[in-house]
Amino acid sequence: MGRRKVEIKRIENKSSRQVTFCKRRNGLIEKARQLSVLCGSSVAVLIVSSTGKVYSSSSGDSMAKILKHYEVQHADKLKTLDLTEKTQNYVSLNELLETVQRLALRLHLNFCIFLFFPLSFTLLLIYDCICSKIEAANVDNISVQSLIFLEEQFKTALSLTRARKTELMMQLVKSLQEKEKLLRDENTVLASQLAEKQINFLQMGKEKEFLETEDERAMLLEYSSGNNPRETLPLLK
Amino acid sequence: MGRRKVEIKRIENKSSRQVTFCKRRNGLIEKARQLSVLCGSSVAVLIVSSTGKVYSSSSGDSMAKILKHYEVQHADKLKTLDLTEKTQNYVSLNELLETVQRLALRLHLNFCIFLFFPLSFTLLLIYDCICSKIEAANVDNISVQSLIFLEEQFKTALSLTRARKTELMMQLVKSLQEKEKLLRDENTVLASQLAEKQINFLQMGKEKEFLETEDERAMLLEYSSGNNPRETLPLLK
DNA sequence: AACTATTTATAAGA
DNA sequence: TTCTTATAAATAGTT
Repeated sequence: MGRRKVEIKRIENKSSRQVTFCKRRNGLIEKARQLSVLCGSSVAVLIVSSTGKVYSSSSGDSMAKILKHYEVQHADKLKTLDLTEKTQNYVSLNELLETVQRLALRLHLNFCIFLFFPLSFTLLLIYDCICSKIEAANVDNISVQSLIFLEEQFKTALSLTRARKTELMMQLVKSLQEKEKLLRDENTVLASQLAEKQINFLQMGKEKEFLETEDERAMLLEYSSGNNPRETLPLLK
Repeated sequence: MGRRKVEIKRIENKSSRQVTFCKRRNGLIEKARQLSVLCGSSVAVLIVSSTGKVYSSSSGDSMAKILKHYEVQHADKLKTLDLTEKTQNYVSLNELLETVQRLALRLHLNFCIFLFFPLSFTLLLIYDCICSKIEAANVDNISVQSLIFLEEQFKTALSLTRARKTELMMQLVKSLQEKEKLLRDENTVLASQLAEKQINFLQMGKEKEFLETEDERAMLLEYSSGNNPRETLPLLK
C-alpha cells in the first residue's frame, strides 16, 4: 500500500527503517483502537524498538487489566502442563523474584520474602529500599498488637526451621551410622580373607619363587615385618 | 477499505461484529508481525474479546521478554512520579500480592511473604499451596547449612521485631506518663481554684440566694457535707 | 470461506 | 518530522 510493493524483510537503510517504524507503529496502534471500539474488546499493543525504547497502548480496559487477563490465561495453561513445567521452575522462580523486586522498588517498601519449597528453599531479604520517604507518617498507625502477632509468626517459623534442621541432621547421622556399619562389616570380611592368605604366605615362606605377582611379594614382606598389623582397613574416602 | 466507509463505533449486529473481530484481529496480528520484521523491533499484541477470551501474539522477542521490557519501563516511569504515586500505593500493593499469589500457584510452592513498611506492615502467609507434587524430590538436595542460615535469619527477624515492639511500648508508656503528668498538673490547678471558691462559698453561706446557678449550689452542698473531698479529680477518659 | 468494490494505509518523494 | 500522492493492502458487504 504505497508507491511500490515492499517485501516483508528487514529494511537495511537506517533512516527509512526509522520512518517506516514510526508510520507503521502509529498505524498499528490506530488499528488496535479501531478493533477495540468496533468489537467491544480490549487490545494492548507493546512495541520495543530496536534501540530498546518501549511504546505501548491499551484500548478498552487498562493495560494492567489486559496484562492480568493474559497472565491468568497463561497460568491456567501452565497448570495443565504440570509435568513439563517442573523443569522450568527455576526460570519461573527467577521471574517471580524479579517481579517482586521490581514492584517493591516501585512501592518504596522494605520487605523480605521467604519462599519455602517443600524440600528446599530460597530466601530473599531486601531491607531498606527507598523507604525513608514514608518515614514521616503517623506513629499511632502501628499497633503493638500487630508486632506481637508478627513476633509469634517468627517464633513459629523459627521453631519450624529448627525442627526441620534437627530432622535432617538425624537423617544424616542415621545414614552415616549405616554407612559406617556397612564399612565395618566389609572390613571384617576383608580382614579375615587377608588373615587366611597370610597363613598361606607363611606356609609358602621358603618358596618365594612361587609367588605370582610383585604385589603378593610386597604384601608378604609387610606382614613378615615387625609392624603390628592394622586392626581394620582405613575407611573408604 | 471495504464496500463502504464504516464509522469507528461499536458494531451493534452481533454476528457481523464477530466476523469483523476475526478479520481485524488477524489483520492486526499480521501488521504487528510486519512491523517487527521490517524494523527489527519486538511487538506484542494482547486482545481480550468481549466474551473474555484472550488472543495474543508476539514477534521478535518472546512475550515474556516484551512484557518484562514494558514493566521495567513502567517501573522507571512510576519512580519519577514519586509523590503522585503515593496515593496509589495500596492498589499497587494489592497488585503485588496478586501477582505473587498467582506466580506462587504456578510454581507450586509454599511461601510466605513479610512486607515491612517503615512504620506499619502487611503480613501475608500462604502455606501449603499445591506443593505435594515436588515431595518426591531428592532429600540430598537440602543442605543443613541452608537451614542453619534460615534459622539465623529468623532469629534476626524475631529480635528485630521484639526490639521494635519494645521501642513502641516504651514510647507508649512515655506518652502515657506525660499525659498523666499533664493531667495531674491540671488537677492541682483545678483543686486549688476549687478550694479558693469553697472558701468564698463558706463565707457566703448565710446568703444562699446570691448563688447564681444550680451547679454552684450543688457544689456548695457537696463541700458542706461530711464526705472528704477527693484528693484529685478523676483522670479524663 | 471466497469474492470484489472500496476504503485505508503507507512508500517514496518533496 | 510532516505533507502529498500514487499505489498496495485491508476489509465491508455480498455470495
